[in-house]
Amino acid sequence: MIKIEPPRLRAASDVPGGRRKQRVSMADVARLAGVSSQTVSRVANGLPGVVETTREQVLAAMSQLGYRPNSAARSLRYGRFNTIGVILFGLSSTGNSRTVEAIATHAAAEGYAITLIPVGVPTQDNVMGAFTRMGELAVDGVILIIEVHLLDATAVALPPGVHVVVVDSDAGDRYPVVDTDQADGTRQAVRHLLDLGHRTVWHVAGPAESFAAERRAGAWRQVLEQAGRPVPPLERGDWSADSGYHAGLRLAADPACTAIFAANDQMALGVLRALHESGRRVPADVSVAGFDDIADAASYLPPLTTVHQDFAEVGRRCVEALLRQIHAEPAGPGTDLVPTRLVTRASTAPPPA
Amino acid sequence: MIKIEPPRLRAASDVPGGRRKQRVSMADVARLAGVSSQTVSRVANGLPGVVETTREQVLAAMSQLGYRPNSAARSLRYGRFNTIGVILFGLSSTGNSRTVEAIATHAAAEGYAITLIPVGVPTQDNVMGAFTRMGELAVDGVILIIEVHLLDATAVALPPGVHVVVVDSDAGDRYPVVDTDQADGTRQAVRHLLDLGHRTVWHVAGPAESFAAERRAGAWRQVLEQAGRPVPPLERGDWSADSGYHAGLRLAADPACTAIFAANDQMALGVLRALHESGRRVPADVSVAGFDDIADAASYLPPLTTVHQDFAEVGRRCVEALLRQIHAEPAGPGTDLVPTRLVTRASTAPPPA
DNA sequence: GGCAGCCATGTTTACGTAAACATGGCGCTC
DNA sequence: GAGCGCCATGTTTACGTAAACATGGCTGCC
Repeated sequence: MIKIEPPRLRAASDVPGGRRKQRVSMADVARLAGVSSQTVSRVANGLPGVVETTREQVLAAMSQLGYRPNSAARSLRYGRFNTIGVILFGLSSTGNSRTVEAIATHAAAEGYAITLIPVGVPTQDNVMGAFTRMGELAVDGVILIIEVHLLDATAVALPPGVHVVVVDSDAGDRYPVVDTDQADGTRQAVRHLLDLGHRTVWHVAGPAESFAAERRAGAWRQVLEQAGRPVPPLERGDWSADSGYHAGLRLAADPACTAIFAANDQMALGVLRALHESGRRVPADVSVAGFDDIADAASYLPPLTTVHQDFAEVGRRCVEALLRQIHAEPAGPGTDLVPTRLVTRASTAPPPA
Repeated sequence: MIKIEPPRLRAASDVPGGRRKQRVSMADVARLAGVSSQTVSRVANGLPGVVETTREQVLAAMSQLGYRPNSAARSLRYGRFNTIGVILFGLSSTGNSRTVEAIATHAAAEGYAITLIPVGVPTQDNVMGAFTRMGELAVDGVILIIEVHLLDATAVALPPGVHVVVVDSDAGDRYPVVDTDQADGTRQAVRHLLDLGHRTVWHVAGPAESFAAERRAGAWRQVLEQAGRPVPPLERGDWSADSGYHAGLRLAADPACTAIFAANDQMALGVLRALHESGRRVPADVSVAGFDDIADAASYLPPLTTVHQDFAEVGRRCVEALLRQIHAEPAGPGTDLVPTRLVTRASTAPPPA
């Protein structure tokens, strides 16, 4: 049973310091400064029409009382909250956490706080529930970091009228999307391996449910086909190093396999381990490339050639796109692609003679 | 210049679908259901005193209009928000992001949303600014994931009257603290190495500003001293694999060094690389242990012996401790330690004969 | 049968802010 | 010098919710 607070006492006639400090409102400041609360409001919001001496009195009263504006009241008044909601599947992946960090940083710089709702199991119901909660919280907009095609199972779309930006998804035809240029990054990596002289490139893909994984796999296939190379059977992992390890063990057993493109760095780490344990040297016998360029990749054995992804920029553009929607014209759907760049390290080399 | 919205039109007499949907309030629902808004409130909050037929009418009206409670108004009324603020230095470290994820998950389960404010540079000013912002947002409590001793430079403490829980800090004498049992985890790792027969253990510490790093280094030193072993000079990194690599290069040059305890897994990764490049085998020549047990550690070359840290549990306890404060008696200071456990893998072995 | 009491429901009010409107005094203009 | 207008400031109101209080009809008891 939750204890109900006793009725609030009017002023701070309470035992000071003993009980909870009474919240200071504009009216309290106004009383102390001898002005109306409206004048306090004007001072608080930097509006004109307050003479300098009055303003100083008000400011003095504010700091004396420790006044803080109450955003609940302000939000009720304005109908908005200066808050951006972020709905995401999980923070465990490096990419997500760095994107969220960038979102939070840029949002803060624009005066917005961010509210996070993680969705453990990304079902339609759970995502809609998160949206409902966001609606209750009166966020000004929502950034969705979830594979939106998970939502396609039913006819229900995202709530209309809510400003939304989607990350890492193919929903570009329905919502504004910000995403890393998965296809171009993949092309750079695969072409790099072909240019080194490899006949073809094997691929350890991410899970089929992931659009990023599918786009990387699709681009990999396309590059090979356009170059007239054979397309080896796909290996699939779940983004984890361990899944990369098992895929790597299978690939290591195939002597024809001299170049592997893993869909992320962690799976590449597992591939490196599998190759090592199978006695195949990297890059002398087999070349390995990854995707993401996480900080650790430069310290793998050997340091990993990988596609650098600019998570911070993705986050920044999300916030910008959302604020543009909030402040002005409703942005239409479309995809904003953040470029990638190949970072060449020691894990790739020409194939063995 | 921000465009000011034209005055709101009363009902949805607006072009439907064209303009922004008018927010549905209790009054709208009440009107449709033919009851008072107070009755709607009672239904919305599951309070007794509403007859079944009336309740059904209200529920029907709610779903017909798509009513959502407005948390701004509710917060204004209640004086609280059902929101927990999290102030943190960065999400980039594995530990932080997983802790935040656990916090968000458990908070959500308790009906709380979380609001995130990252503090890029953890100065006193910035942290106080974040607290001010949290105050404005009327969060019910704050979880601080920042080395609190950074705040000790000045006399200013955290704002009084705000419920707060601190993670990963030595502020246990002033605030409730939840933390991994750094000392015990370190003891397990160092003793494991000594038990294997190593004469002593070298240490690659984290940055001196970090209390976690200091506590791990302190425990390392203590175990060695209690065992009567020599205490080798400390190597310091900044948590990154790259810094571990450079420390590792220095240690690899010392033939006496047969066992290394790195303060986190990523620095251990760098150490592994340095040893490899220096031609020293792991674990045949040198044993390496880490701290954190991040997912990748099992795929390092060789798989890393490390101290498992339960970030999810830390997050859970933070939320619990904070909610306890919010709902009931103000919890005093004190430290809640989450146990750790050593995970033995292939990177540790007896010293060379 | 009359009245007390209870239950379902309605009415009033307060939460803190800020827009819209009101007021009053002073200076400037003709 | 009288009136107009502007500027600083005050007053009213609305935002959506829910506690507190009010009402009115019905039941049950003596």
